[in-house]
Amino acid sequence: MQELADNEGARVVRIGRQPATTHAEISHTGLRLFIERGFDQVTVDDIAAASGIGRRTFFRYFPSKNDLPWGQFDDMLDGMREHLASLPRSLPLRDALRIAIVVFNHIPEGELQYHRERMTLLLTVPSLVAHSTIRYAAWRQVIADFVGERLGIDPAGLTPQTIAFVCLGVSIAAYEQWLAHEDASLSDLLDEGFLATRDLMLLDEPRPA
Amino acid sequence: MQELADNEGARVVRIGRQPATTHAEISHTGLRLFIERGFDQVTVDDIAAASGIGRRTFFRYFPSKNDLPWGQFDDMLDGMREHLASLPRSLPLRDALRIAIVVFNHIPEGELQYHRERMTLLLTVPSLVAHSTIRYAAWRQVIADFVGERLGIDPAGLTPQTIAFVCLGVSIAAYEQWLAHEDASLSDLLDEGFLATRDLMLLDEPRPA
DNA sequence: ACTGTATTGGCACTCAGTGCCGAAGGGAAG
DNA sequence: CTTCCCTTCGGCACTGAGTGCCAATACAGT
Repeated sequence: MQELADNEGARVVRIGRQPATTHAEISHTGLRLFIERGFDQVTVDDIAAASGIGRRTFFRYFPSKNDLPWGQFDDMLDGMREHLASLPRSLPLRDALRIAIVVFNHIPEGELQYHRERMTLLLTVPSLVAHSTIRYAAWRQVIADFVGERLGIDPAGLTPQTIAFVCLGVSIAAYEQWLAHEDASLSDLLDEGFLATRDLMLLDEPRPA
Repeated sequence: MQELADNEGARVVRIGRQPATTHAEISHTGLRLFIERGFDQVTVDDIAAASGIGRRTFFRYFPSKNDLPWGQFDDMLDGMREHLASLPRSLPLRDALRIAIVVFNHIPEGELQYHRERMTLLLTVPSLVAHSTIRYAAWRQVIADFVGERLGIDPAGLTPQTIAFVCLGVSIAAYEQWLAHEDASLSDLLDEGFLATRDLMLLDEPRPA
């Protein structure tokens, strides 16, 4: 459903009534309202009305109000999966992961402000923080699958799952710092997070970065 | 509120009407229903009825249906905070964290089955998985505060927050394996998780444990 | 125009969670 | 024992998310 409705170019036949809107349109309208008034002060009715659709239709595009800010996340996962697979096997696992995560989280200059507001919602609003866990699970699976493949072991085992959780933790911590400090570079924060983890495991006392 | 109602011994004066029940009682009743019928098949009305209280009263004891399975979690956090503080400063940070986490997650023999069922709910039911994030945040704060204190830096900074996320990730991954494999030891899984993280950061290819 | 197909959106329903307020208990002072 | 005060209880009504159902709408092809 999602893939079809968002697939605007290269549409083949399309019989039946045309969709009245798109995921992107609703998402954009909703995000604007969330930022203006705050997540809890906006009802699904508000979003539907502002998008010119019925409340019932909203729930055909998004399974819940919480899913709205995530937008096209699943597509990006495929990108990361491919990027990981394309990295040379000679690259140590930790570097492959680090590089893929940095690339995956690179934001084009133009979308910076928008992305910042979106991530502020996702990492600030309790309801969204909680709901995000489900999206993170899919993200972790990409990492775990890659680790499993590289080490020739079951991706559901302790090592791949643990490494996936560690990578996720480093990423979220970096994002939180990025939001807290206007001037910081997300890529640098991610690198520093990996270093802090390495130091913790290596040195008696990690450098206080 | 919670601290008072659960404080059953050493009650001093207690004027006014006696509470009709306790957190523990409702929690136990609810958990039983969840395990029998499944989380989503049990309504708050069901729990209230089974506990012999009104629906409105349920929400005075627990802020939400999701909070029921967590029970006395906050108290355990204080225990971990104290335990961390009691560890000798000569102990490397990673070992202090590892030991505290292992101790914190040690389950008395008798409660093993009950704890297993509780954790299965918490790590399986989507609604609970999501909600747990909020509890985890408090858990992470304990770790971050300790790291900040040990390194003499702001606990809100990148290093303490990252390390806290990493510790949480290792813990959850270990728990998931523990639930998946009846025979596994949670303590061993936690230790192995720390080792896997260390190997990732140290070796070119982690041992596939 | 007619037919088949896909989207839409109204309606009614369940359930979580909240504010309000009177009723139910229980301790202490008279 | 009665009165006062305090606290918990629980009914009622309300908001808002999410779902099942189904008729109405719009478009493509014959």
